[in-house]
Amino acid sequence: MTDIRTGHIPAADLNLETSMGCGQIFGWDRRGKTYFGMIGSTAVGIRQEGDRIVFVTESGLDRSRIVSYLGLDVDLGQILKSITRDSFMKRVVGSVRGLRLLKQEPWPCLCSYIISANNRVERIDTIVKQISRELGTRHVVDGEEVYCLPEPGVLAGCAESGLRSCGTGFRAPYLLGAAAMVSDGVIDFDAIAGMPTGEARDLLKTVHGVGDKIADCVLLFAFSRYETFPVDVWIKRAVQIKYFDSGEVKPDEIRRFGQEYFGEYAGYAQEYIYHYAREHGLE
DNA sequence: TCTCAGGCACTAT
DNA sequence: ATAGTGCCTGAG
Repeated sequence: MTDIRTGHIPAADLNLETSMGCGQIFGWDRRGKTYFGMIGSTAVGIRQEGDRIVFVTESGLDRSRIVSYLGLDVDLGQILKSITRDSFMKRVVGSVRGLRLLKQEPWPCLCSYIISANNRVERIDTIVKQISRELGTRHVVDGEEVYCLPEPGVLAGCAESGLRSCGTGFRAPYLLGAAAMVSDGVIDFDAIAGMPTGEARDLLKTVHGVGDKIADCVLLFAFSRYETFPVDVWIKRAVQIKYFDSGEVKPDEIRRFGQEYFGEYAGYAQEYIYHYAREHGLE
């Protein structure tokens, strides 16, 4: 493992602010121009300076992990081309530049999305940070404090009351259950990484508090299963209006439509539609 | 005061 | 199978 402290990465086709702020990822803290957070067990500071990404890390993080974390290892132009299947998508894709899917760590991603159930984007972020600060570990990078979400084994040993005081509400037992399953190896992220998507999805759904939507988010945002098409209320509304003449359609049908219509990179289509719907509305 | 927010589980049909 | 309903919590 390379011991990199500082460096930079060419990133002409990345909009860090949009990618960090679009609601796909939680727990990063923006201070001035720099985002501070964890990649695995390493605290990192990242900022964009024109066409490049400048980073500072604690020791022990491979440079290639930063590249993959930022989603820079895919051909964005080709992906966007593939999902631009109609005039609406042309408008959607043209509305924002450099939005990329980040490759999150599985555990923080699972936690974040369990918390996301029936919750607002800003609150999800607040709660993730609260848990990290109260129950996690403190790191320092570039003189800045960064708190890491507790490891599954640690969280599993926490009291439900402590978790509830972080604002998790009825999701507290879900988080504890997930932590126990991960630390016991019932949920094995390395195994999931090697599974067919459908099988991985079924396994993730055995976690209490994880249904179709959250399982799909974890597969898309942590395991790069770009063919998944998570259906939340925004996507449901958008797809109903744009592709089903505003008629009521069940989430599972929306999901299957999205996957078939957009194909290999349906997840990218989902993220762009989501961003567009939230930023511009759907008229 | 009441509704709603990037769902889910539980229950009754 | 599938449609209702309640849920922690805080912001508008």
